[in-house]
Amino acid sequence: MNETFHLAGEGSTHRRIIEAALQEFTERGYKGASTRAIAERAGVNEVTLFRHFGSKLDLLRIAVEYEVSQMHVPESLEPYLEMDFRAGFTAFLREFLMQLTCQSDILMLGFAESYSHPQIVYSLRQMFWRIRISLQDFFNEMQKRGRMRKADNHVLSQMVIATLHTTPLIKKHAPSEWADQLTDERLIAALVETIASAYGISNSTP
Amino acid sequence: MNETFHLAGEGSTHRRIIEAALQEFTERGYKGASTRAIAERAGVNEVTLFRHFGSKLDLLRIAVEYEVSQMHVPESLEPYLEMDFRAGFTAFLREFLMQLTCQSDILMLGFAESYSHPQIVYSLRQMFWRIRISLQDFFNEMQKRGRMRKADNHVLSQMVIATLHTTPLIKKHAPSEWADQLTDERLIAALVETIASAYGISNSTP
DNA sequence: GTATAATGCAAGTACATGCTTGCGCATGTG
DNA sequence: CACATGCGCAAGCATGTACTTGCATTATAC
Repeated sequence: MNETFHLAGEGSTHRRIIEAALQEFTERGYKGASTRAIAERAGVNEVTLFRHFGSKLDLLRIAVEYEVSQMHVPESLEPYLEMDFRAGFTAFLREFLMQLTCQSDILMLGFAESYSHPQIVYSLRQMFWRIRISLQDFFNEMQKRGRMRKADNHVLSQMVIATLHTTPLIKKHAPSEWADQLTDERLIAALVETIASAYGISNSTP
Repeated sequence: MNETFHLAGEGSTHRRIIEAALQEFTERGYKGASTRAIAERAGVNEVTLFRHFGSKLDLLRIAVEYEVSQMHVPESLEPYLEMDFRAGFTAFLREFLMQLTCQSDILMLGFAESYSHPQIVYSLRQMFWRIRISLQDFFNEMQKRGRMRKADNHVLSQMVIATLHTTPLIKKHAPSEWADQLTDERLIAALVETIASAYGISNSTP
């Protein structure tokens, strides 16, 4: 009784459950989240949850897939490569990588449940991977075009991603006077400044 | 079955349980880890676990405290500040920050359980914080001494820590041909290279 | 030798929770 | 109208698991 619920009219319940589930799962972990709590949070009866998704595990799967589907990755790097290194990098960060700061919760869940639910992690890994590869490609291309010095692109891209992914988690536990200072723009600025200073080649022709 | 039993009175059992608990907790989360599994992993009877620690929650508390106590932070930055920027930074990374790569599992647990067990997270946060502040101080001091250009030290230190903390987690999910390339030394090298290139001031007197 | 402390073992209690069943109530559509 | 669909409600089943109790066993201390 899975696929029979796609009446255009009542996607509302379906979606509300998924979103409630994502919140509960990310807050309490898979085991910690009870179907009762999810249903209550979604404002539906517990039975409705099972009628829609069959089991708690399937709910997790579908919720994760839903979240992953929300993400978009660059189809072409060309627009960013045509710019100056600083500008291109900044645009790229803003456009794609900042998603990591929004979805850090579910990526976190993926890490936490990696042992118990390897299948779930696979989807999240894909998301993580593709965006990482894009970044690495961006560096590779910039180097080919002479706008960036040679670097350890593998680790470099990981640095950037790790920073964007971890910062929101840290902010949660930080005293608020610190957390408030850590705006997205400041993050981006620092990343761009660091990497551009280290490896950027200014194209101001001498 | 006569070798390890009469070692040091009772410390052996106590420690074995703590270590088993840390493994189970980090692998499955607090809820996911059962006292039975912990006891079995430690090679003791489940009752023994309760006789030692009273409750599962207290076991978690004590285990986390134990892990935190294992960490050491720099008392003085002086030795590192006397060196060249690259050398000092490298030494600092090796000496203190690499601990994050070993303890990423439990830090991870802290993030994952942050909602359910805020008291636990507090200990871990302390650990995270103190080492972060040290790094930031290191940057501050290096700048005072004219070996480093001005930078957003707050974000910069966070970048470094995030990278060291996230990389081992990523390695777990990476295809092995990637994971194997990501050695600790390569990580350190890339971090030093990046930050030194960006902000380091070579003291080779012109 | 005997007391004491640490552990194993078997059994059981209480409770949370995933999941099911059976019912009735709306709403809209042919 | 008749019928289907989506949902709420009440109750319950089955299972895992934190935690307890009582007793037997071993090892070390004195």
